[in-house]
Amino acid sequence: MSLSDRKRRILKAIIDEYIENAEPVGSKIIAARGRLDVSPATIRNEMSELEELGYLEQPHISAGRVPSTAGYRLYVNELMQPQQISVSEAEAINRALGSRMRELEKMLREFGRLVSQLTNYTTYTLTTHASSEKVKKFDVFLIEPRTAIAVVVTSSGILKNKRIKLGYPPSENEIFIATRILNMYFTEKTLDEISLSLIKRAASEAGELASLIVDVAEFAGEVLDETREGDVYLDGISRILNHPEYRDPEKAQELLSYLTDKQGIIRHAQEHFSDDVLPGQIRYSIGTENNDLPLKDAGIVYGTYDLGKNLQGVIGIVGPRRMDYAKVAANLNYFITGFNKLLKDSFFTE
Amino acid sequence: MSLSDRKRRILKAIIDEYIENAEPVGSKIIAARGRLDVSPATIRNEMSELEELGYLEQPHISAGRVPSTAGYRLYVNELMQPQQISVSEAEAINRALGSRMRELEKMLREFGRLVSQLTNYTTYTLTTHASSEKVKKFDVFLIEPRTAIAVVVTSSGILKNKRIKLGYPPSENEIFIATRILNMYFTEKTLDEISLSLIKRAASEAGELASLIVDVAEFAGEVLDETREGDVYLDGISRILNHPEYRDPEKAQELLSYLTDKQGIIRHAQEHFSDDVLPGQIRYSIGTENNDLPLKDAGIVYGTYDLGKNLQGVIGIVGPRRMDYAKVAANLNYFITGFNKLLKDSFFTE
DNA sequence: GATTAGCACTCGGGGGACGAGAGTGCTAAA
DNA sequence: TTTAGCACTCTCGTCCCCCGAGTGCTAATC
Repeated sequence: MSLSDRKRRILKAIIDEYIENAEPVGSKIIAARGRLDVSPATIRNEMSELEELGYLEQPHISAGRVPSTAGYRLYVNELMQPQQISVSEAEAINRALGSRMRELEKMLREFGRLVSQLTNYTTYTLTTHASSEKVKKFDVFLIEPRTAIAVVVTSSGILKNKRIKLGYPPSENEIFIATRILNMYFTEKTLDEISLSLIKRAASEAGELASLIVDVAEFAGEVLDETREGDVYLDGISRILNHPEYRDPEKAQELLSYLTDKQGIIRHAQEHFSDDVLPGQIRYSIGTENNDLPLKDAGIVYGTYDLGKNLQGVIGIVGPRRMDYAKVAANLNYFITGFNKLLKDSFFTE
Repeated sequence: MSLSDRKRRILKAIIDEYIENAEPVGSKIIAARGRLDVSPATIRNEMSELEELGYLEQPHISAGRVPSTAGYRLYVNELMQPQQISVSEAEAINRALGSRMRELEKMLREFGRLVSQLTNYTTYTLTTHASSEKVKKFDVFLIEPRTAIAVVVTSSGILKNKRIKLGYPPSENEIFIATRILNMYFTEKTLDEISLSLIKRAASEAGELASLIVDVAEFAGEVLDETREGDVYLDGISRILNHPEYRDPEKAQELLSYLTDKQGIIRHAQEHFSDDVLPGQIRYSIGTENNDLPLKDAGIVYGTYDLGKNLQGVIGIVGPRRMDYAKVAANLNYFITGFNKLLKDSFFTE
């Protein structure tokens, strides 16, 4: 059964009001500001029905009403009016998108900070992936007689390096051969395919540099493993304490430690992802829709960006359940659209 | 003028008691638990003198006393009994030190987390530097026809890389030459010495790959600049909210945003560093001894580690002014000693 | 002279009591 | 169907009061 137009307008007015003031909303206020030309009594009746339908909640009997998770859900799906971002916000985002950063990690950090500033909420950015990530290329070179640098490039373009200590000073040619062995044995392999026996076989071809092969191959494994997990960057953590719903240190602490432990964010992303999320689309995950307890009074607005075929990332904005979804969505949408275009245009070749 | 032995014992008892219970300490408690065999009245007299001397403070007239910054200072310098870390703590630290991590960043993160867990306070780790940091070596190689990776190694052993887009697919030989040009022009130069005109001169030698030279040289500048600033990793942020002195969200928020903005930590390290800090030595910075306002009710225990001649780092533990200095110092000391040894033994060659 | 017992005094905090205010639900009238 | 009116409920802030912890001072004691 769908709601009457008047109920919808009342619900929207209540949520708008509550988002702004964080205080239970009474019938009088809606009558005065709701532009509905009905009396508070009528609104009261409607409100009581909206409560029965599960869209509103009453903290206690003599207080106003507060939106429920279902109420917010309806709000973000159908009621709220999409907001335009302001010129200055657009400029800030464009400036960030236009700057010459090219490495993914830096971009993500920078953008997380920017979005957090613009919206005044906490943000996270996360790179996730398909587990089919492989090593695309190895490179090894000497920086000191007994110290080599190994560089690993993954199929989705991630770059990691590691210093490797050597037992003796090898010649340039030996390094060249070792690099070739690495590339022969371990490129185009997933984490599961890099077995111990494969490492042993490769090492046996490398003569004196066997230990180098082992070290680098294990390092490659680590890199793939880390990539599988994904990196998480947080920004604006302290803003959590701005919201009245997190004045209670216990609650704030709970959310904070949930967010700072990257496992939680990764899990959340996975749970809300398995299905049909299109890159560039904005999504909401509100209150009890989140499975993890620390998020049950929080709201998350998130969207994805796409890094070629293997790597997908999430940018999320975390606030109280009563967050300004319209404003946040506008910012995130503008940003993600630009970001995805940027990635497509200039970051990846394929 | 130095304090009588009895005053010192009383002061120590008060601080021990306050550190444990976070409540103003009265004369009766000290008489009962202080093992001094004097009556509360005597203790009252001594306490009132200790207050006149500036070691104690009275929140209000009818409450007990609380240590002042000067009180804590005396405590850490002379009164507290150095603590031994427990066997299990030592084991945890040894295990972390023994693991095969070799890249600095990972070690720092891992150790920050460990120390935060062991002490239940917030930790930060910071790499700082002398501004004489230079590029020691460049390396460039292709991963795709039009994409090169540039690797920069600094004199203190930091390793960074960047993907560089090229206008056309160069030959191996061109890349080799470009690498040589980079190494000729820009190694052993400090940030200030890498001037625009130098970049131009180098680029003019590189023919078609001029843009590569410019990109990499600028990247080297960025790396040196970042190294000058230092990296900061935080752990256990949410633990701030455990301490009763940060129950007030305003105060917690103030400290939190101070810590999450790395500038604050960097400034603090610089201010408390200019002088004579020996690597491996534990230091304290208590309450109003900190210049920055958000730290005025906090305590910091920190120590340094040494990475060759150019790079020095700080590991710090942040808590309320009433923190368990003895315990924290024991942990940090054990860890830093081991860490410095590890760095000397195996991380750097020189 | 140092220590201590005794005592009056101070002050913060906890625990009602109370009233104001906001909001509701219901009833009856329009 | 809407609305005015009204009784009712509940929270919150305030005031008040008392209790208890702790102090400082004085006078007695070691």
